[in-house]
Amino acid sequence: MDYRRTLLKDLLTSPAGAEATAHGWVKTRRDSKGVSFVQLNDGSCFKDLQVVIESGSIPEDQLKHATTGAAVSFTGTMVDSPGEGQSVELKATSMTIYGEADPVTYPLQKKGATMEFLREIAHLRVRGNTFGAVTRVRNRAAAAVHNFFQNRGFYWVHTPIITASDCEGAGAMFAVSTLLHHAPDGGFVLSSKDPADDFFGKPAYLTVSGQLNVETFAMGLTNVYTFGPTFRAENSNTPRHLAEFWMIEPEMAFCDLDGDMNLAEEFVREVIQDIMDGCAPDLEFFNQRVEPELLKTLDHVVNSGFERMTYTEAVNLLVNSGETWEFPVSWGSDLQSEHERWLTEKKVGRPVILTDYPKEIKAFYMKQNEDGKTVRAMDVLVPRIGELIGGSQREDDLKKLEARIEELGLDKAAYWWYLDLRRYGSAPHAGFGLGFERLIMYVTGMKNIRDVIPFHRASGQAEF
RNA sequence: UGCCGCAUAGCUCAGUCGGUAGAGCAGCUGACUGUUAAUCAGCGGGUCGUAGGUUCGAGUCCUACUGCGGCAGCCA
Repeated sequence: MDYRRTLLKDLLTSPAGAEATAHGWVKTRRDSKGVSFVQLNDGSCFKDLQVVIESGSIPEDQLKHATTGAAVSFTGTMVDSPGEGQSVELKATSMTIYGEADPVTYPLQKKGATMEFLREIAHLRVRGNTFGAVTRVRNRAAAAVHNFFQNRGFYWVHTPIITASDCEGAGAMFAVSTLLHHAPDGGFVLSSKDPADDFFGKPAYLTVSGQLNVETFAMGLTNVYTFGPTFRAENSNTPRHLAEFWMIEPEMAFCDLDGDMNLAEEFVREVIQDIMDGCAPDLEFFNQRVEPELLKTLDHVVNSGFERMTYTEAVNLLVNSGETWEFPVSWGSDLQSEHERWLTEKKVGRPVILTDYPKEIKAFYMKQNEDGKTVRAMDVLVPRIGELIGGSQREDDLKKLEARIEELGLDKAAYWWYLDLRRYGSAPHAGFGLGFERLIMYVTGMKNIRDVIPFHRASGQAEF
């Protein structure tokens, strides 16, 4: 056996008459008097290979072990299929059973299961249609992300996963420590209360964003991006938050907010187009079984420009919308989910980029506008998901950045290296952050973020 | 973390007014010369999430807990 052996996706396009051996897991078997059919899948494509076994060609006491979930291979000849649903099929003359799957206890069945149930058997759900398709789309998307940036001269920067600066300010963090030990009674023991005794000599955490680190690389390599795991210790309990997720953060020197928005728009359109080109059967499945509007929406996104408006314009639209809001809208308040969704789903009907938010509701590092009230921030809002991207032009003026840090009562000393970027060779720069799983949700139509990552990590959930 | 909802067979669910449990699918056995989530017949399968309480009697009503989901907040 060798990894180079033929995958099912290649067999499905091979000509009739070819000798072939097909390895995979049995989806289902249908028996009738003189012939049996086995649906075989190896994850290499959405479609199953139909294996035909004429009675007598394989001993019955062998074939009976080819039950749903079993790992098997069939050898025989590829033939034109007289049935509908496939152009070729494998007429088998011998089979090998690698691993049986007891049909009484094997939890997957050929009929539908809920996403909640499949989540409980995350180690087996990869064999099902939905999760196989999610995985292929996720893989294609990751490759498309790298291609997009590589084709534009961006360098992939591996920013640290452990950070000892708690100044990232993007949310609650997981502490990283060697001071914590398990006691025999099952509890925890702290071998020292002094952070100076800890591994790094000071408190350390899992990163909540690589942005501050990657900004340093932009101020020298010009166009850079991160693509890696990110952690938030928020006790969020929603279908769109994870404790561990993958984030993409481009950062560009000599670039302003307009350039940032252009990149975001190109990015979303090109990555989606790439997935549509490479995963058509998977998307067709999602469109049929998961989200009926999916293909229509993706087509629309790829072929139409994103609407752009300022926060102030958006607030005016919301105030004069005639809708009754659970949370009232007024200039200065953060937009709620209901407001964002109305804008992108009802008012505009496609992705919207909102810009120039009040400085009070955005991060300290964002470029301050002349009006003294707003900053050069942008959020990309898309139907079904809400906020997909958050970005900004960064404040490159040392004095203004220092003033903002002091105004917010932050510890200026902790930002010494970040402020150095403005002290030496400062340049206009901008970037954004995009949650990879949210992109996958958007492209697949999947409703829960826990179903677009192999093994989800959320509060109270770290099985597998 | 707050509010709301749900928890009954392997899965998806029904269970009326409180009177000791039902269906479809899956599984098993058999039938059928080509099926496509095959079809047809038969069979087996339950500590009704856990712990209390009310009641002659609780799957059903009440309380707490656990788990899951939805919405909201935090955000990506």
